[in-house]
Amino acid sequence: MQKQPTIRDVAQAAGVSVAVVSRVLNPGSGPVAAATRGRVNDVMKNLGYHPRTAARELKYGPPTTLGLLLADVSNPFFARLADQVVQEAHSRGIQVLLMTTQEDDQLESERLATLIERRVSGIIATPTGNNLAIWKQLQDLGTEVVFVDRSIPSLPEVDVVSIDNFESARSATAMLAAHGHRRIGIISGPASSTTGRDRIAGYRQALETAGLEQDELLIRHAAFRGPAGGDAASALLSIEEPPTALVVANTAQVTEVLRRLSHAGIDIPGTLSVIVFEDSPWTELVTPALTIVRQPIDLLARHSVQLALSNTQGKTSGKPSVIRVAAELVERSSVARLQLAK
Amino acid sequence: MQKQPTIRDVAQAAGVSVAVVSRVLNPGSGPVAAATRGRVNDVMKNLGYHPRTAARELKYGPPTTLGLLLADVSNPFFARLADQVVQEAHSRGIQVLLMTTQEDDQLESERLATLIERRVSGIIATPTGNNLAIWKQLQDLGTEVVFVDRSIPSLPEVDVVSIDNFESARSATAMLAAHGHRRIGIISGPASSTTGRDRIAGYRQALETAGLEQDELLIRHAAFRGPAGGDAASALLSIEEPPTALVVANTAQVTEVLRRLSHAGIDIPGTLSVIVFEDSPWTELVTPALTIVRQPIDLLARHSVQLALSNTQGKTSGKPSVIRVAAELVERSSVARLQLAK
DNA sequence: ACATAAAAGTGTACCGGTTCCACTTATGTT
DNA sequence: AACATAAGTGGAACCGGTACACTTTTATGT
Repeated sequence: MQKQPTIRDVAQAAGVSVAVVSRVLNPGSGPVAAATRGRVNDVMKNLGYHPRTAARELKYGPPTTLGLLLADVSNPFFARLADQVVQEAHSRGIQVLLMTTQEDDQLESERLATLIERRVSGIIATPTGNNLAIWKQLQDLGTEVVFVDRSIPSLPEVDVVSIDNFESARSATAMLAAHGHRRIGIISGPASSTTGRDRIAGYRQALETAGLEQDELLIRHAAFRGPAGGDAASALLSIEEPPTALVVANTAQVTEVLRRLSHAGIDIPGTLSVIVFEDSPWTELVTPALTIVRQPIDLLARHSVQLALSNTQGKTSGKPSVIRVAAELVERSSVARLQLAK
Repeated sequence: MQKQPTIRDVAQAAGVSVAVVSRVLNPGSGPVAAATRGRVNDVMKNLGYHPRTAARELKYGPPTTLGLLLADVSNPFFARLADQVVQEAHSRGIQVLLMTTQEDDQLESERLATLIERRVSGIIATPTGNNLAIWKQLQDLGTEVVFVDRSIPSLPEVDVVSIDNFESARSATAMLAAHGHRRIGIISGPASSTTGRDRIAGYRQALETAGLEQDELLIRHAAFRGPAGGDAASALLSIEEPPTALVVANTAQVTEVLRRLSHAGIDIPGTLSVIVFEDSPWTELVTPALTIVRQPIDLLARHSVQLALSNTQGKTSGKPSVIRVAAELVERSSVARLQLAK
């Protein structure tokens, strides 16, 4: 373990001043003779010198780090989002600090505290919905905050990137109705989440347009974590007049719900048609192949990173950006066409 | 966007010197009167002061950041590894910088360069297999390097955490043999990877013990990315005497292989028995439920983080640690018991 | 040959914390 | 009452880069 060489070591070894070395390090910051530049570069290589980011950041906290705050990364949706965000950030020379909250307010606030101390230039997050004061503070501090997939209504001045939840749920439900289903159930995220609420709203709209009765028993909210999804599925199946079709609109709970249905021996789509909000390769592998609402994760990532970095460019425009990307309905085999008993 | 208060602002507002504020910030670094401490804390809260990590790190680069360098995070195996690593690190107050290489040497070297500049205290990585010089340099610099899931034989002095690939492949193959299969195929990682080679070796060992003929046609290597897995599956099925059982030992390619089998209309386990190295919830949802080799990802994560942080404790012991954790065989329904035509 | 401008290079303050050392005041001992 | 000791606090150097203001060297024009 060697002692790390500093810029002064390099300067001395190359017989120049530290200012010159700094210029070599930051092309364009001042003139350096070609010969000198070569000599300095050689010395740096020989000494194994690497400028220290911490020292650099001290002068002007440069936008070289981005915080990515997700519920958890074992969820394939978030995993793929993380992957895309990291790639997108790297392509711009930005590093990503990954943190997870487990949907826990307390953990979220701790993570945010460390992000503040690190003076990250931007944060891309799926907020739990609390910690309002901290989010506000972050914005006051000049940190660019972008909520992805969800938002917090009481924080209207934060940028948001998500799919069009209302429209996605509406079209999924409308498709089921068009296939002759009259009792359509939905399992969505918690009522406290905008995602959950918007999807329910889209669902209602579709029912209304189709002239179908709305039954509150068919609407279930499930927490993002834990066994809630499975319980909701069981509950839906045990009501007096069970649904013939189900929209699983809580991405985090998709596998949980399907496992419960499978264990209950429900025939899909014979007994129950299913459409899920999820886009992983495996949805095509199960039998029957699942009809899905595909989230364009790459677009979510691209827009999020762009917004999170936008303050650098000087987006002084005040107005928060709200970007909604369209989700795509991919029909496969888990939805049955019913005979209309009219 | 306020101007960020510094420690000097706090000191002035509280009517004390910066040294005192620093002591309040770092309990145990020196005596502070209770009254003063309270006053300083109040001022910090009022001013919204947060100490800046970059400045702190400048003095002694403290082990507060860890680099996690993976191929990609969209792969569920890596995603869950990332999730566990992040949780494990957070529980120790460490942050994780996530980077991906896409299995690309060039990208890997760039990522490593930035990790060097950041002076991270440790790196947990799935190495591509190249960039030997950089890995060496990192170790010389005192960075704790831990390879997870794979290793590089020509870098024997690096810590490694992985499952016991040899034993896992051996027991999986042995199980198939015990079920009466005589033509057993295997799709493993590239021959250049230790993972791939070890699994093949375990497979061979099992065949030998079972007294089965080894046919090179039944052994396929597939790159971690791209369509290689699917092609390998197709190739296996089109040989003269195709296998009746298949070990899919390339975690990254599992879905690719299964998709190809499914599209080819192969009956599992009727025509082909399948056992896969994978442990995601969905393996239970497909029909038939897959028999799997489960990787204890939480253990991999825990050990990796521990090793990556061990240099702090002063593990001057020289010898690199090699930790192999056992994988678990979970029998479900994708393996058929054959009549022995003896 | 000389004025003059451009290029190359240097010295040093600064970023925001941490920490060593010196100093003052309170407490305890005999 | 005299003095040793400890608690509380302040001053300033330092970490490793960056950049401004300034000096020295080299190139250009007539």
